[in-house]
Amino acid sequence: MAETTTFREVMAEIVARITEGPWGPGTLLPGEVELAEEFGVSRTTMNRALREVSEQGFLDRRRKAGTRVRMAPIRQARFEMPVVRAEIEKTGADYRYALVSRAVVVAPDWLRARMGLKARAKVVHLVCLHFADGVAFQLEDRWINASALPQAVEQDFSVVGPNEWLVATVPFSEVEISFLAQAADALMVQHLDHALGDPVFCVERATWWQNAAVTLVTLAHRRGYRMTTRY
Amino acid sequence: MAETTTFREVMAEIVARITEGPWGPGTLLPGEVELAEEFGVSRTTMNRALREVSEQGFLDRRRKAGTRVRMAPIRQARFEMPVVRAEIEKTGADYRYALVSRAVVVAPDWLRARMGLKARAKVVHLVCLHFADGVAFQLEDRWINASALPQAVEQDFSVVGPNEWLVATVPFSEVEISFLAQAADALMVQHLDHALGDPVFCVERATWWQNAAVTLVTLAHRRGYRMTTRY
DNA sequence: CAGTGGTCTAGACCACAAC
DNA sequence: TTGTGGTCTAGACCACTGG
Repeated sequence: MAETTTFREVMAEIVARITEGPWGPGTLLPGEVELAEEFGVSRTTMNRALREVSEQGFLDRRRKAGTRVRMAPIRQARFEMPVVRAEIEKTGADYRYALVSRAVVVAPDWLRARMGLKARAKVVHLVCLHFADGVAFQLEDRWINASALPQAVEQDFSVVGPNEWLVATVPFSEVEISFLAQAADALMVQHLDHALGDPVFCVERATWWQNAAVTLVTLAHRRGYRMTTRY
Repeated sequence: MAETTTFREVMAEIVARITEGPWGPGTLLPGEVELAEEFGVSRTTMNRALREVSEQGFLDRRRKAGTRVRMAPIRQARFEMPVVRAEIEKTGADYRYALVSRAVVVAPDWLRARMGLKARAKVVHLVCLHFADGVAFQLEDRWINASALPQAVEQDFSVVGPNEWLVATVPFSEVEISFLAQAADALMVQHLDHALGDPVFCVERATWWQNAAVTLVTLAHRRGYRMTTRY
């Protein structure tokens, strides 16, 4: 190949052989040692190349069984979930935040079930708006578990949004994200550019930390919003 | 740590130090050499551990600048986009496929613009249904560029769905995926369990191969469908 | 049981970017 | 200029798993 063959070049060649060359779906590849020899690289390098191609979903690797080209590549979409502020400012638009309402209440039943809270658990309920160039971009409907995060009760979220406050307060957590289509309800109609019943693209995110539910949020987007990615 | 310290153990410890321990957001970590020494592993192993933690979005690594804990972890959602058949069968349900309509036509203007086709380009237009346990699960509305894929014109898609045919025919490609909410149109009302105007969760996928548009597909899902992932 | 991938090591050179 | 991560090598042992 070249004077110094890097694992990236090896990867490119492997992908080429899969997509254009002789290694059609289902092909059993030669072993790492043999391939390393053919490419003139060390087995370490060949291993890394194969591993990364495998992570891209093209290959299925198993000990003893060998490396096989997947019948259908595992197509995986990767979405970065930026803080809204970053998402908006990246487009060059001005970002503005507003708190619509804030209340400390006893968790309703559906929420208790959804978050796994104890009976009569207290939660902070927040509704916020995120604007791009003065136009409402996203409506945030958030519940925070006051037992897990007592500081949230005393936080006044009028200046700093709960999202930014949370990422700075809770170090990390397990997250479940869902994308769904919802019919616009009264709150969405009031704050976003929707008519009642319009299809709204929503992201729902539930967060745990050390097995305790921290927060559940629904992000409703303005008309025509799409979440897009390439690969 | 243990007798043999693996890079996974090192990773776990690094993540722990970030999330619970002394390495708060913004911290500059010691260099690889120093860390390797502290953990009693080779630099190669430490490098891999740091690289993978970095890929998870916790760390920002730059030559000369060093390794720094991100202020806010890059939260990224990864969705596997299985073939519908696999998605349905994984739930234990029976899968059934049906072709609703098939036509070879001149591409309408909006499609030419969207896919970048020449004037009067021919396309194959397919509408298909995917059933789970006899209930319509997904409505597939697909356009295939006949110039890029002449074989598609003669394919009769009554038994094998276009998705499965395509993954077996076109090796790989660049893909753009969008998630969006759409109002149910007549076709969706007819085939899915929707009323006119209902919010429908749709996935739109455009595919290119060697800079030529191959196919554009919209997948409309049944009521209440969510696309979910954890991390 | 034996073959294949998974991983670790020690040492080396290099490329990039901050100072 | 120089420190830091990026990568390659050669060799070795190990773990899983298919036959």
